[in-house]
Amino acid sequence: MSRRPPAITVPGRPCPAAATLQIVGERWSLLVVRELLFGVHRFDPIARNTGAPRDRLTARLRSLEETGIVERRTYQQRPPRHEYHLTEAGRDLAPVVFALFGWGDRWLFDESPATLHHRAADGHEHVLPLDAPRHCPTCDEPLRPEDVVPRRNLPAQATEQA
Amino acid sequence: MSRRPPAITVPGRPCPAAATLQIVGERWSLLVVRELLFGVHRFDPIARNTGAPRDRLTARLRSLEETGIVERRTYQQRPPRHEYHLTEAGRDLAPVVFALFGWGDRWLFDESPATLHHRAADGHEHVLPLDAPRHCPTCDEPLRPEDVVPRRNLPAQATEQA
DNA sequence: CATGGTGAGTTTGGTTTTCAAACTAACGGC
DNA sequence: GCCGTTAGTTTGAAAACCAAACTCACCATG
Repeated sequence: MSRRPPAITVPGRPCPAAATLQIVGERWSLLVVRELLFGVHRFDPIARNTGAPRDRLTARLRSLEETGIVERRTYQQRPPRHEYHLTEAGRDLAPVVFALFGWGDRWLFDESPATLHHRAADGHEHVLPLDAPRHCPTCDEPLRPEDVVPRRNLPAQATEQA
Repeated sequence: MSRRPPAITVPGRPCPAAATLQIVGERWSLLVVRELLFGVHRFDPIARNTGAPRDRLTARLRSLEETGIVERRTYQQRPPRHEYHLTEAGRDLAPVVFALFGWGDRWLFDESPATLHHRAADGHEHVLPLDAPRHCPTCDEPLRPEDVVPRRNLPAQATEQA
């Protein structure tokens, strides 16, 4: 539970929501968090799945690292390569991402899409990347098709995962 | 429940969260929603309480109106003056704002602040502007001090309400 | 009736961000 | 030696942002 120093001042009403937005309110930041929540940890796939320009993605990852949302783990030296993982504070942003998810789901798609859920053995439901991988990124259980419940159908559009 | 046409395409993974961010992800937008949730409906106080530059605020209010988050109500002709109110879709953004609020509260303030709650007679709790006004902007009940529960103390900093 | 104040913007001119696309660099495999 | 992969960096141009000053229509005051 490593808390950062506040050092955050916001213009206008002093409010935790405004302070949070100073940290994750720039473009792409929350989509990066979404990808990390979905179990995508490397630069190129994050760039593809968010659509962020590569230089922006670099900048966002650095600032998220600085603010303690993201942790960079080296997975090989020479050439140095890293994976990005959420810290505890980062994982705790899940409610924000899911609130955005829920609103979009309720208000922006008429009949249509939404999300895949993994009904885990223990009864929990985990949200899956919309193009489901082979195992649940949240609980790491292998996925059997019958565990996966499409809440609704997705309008056709290609996305890449790995 | 007037739904808007989707017409939203996002780069990368097609995802309701990304779509939502295309609508409320620009700077100041969610702070404007916060103010409206808090019962502040006019241009100048919204500008003060968010800290947004006036031209940005104009732009945000227009685009939030276009996307059906905000409704502009004329409250006097000559000179034309308006109040801004949330639509149903706009009010439904409350979970997003509160999720941001909660995260900031948990991770950005060490001992400190949070929020005032109004414990209404009916048992409901309403979140109040951090510098509480004379009556609850959500339910319009007059406020008696004993109804207002500061969740924690606020670090001193002036804010204006009206 | 001039002066000052309020509310809701608009204008201005300059700074900062953002962007797509091209480029670099260090490997690994064939 | 050449190709492909990964993780960036560089470039130059477009878009967004900013604070401060300004406008315009009113109202109140003296």
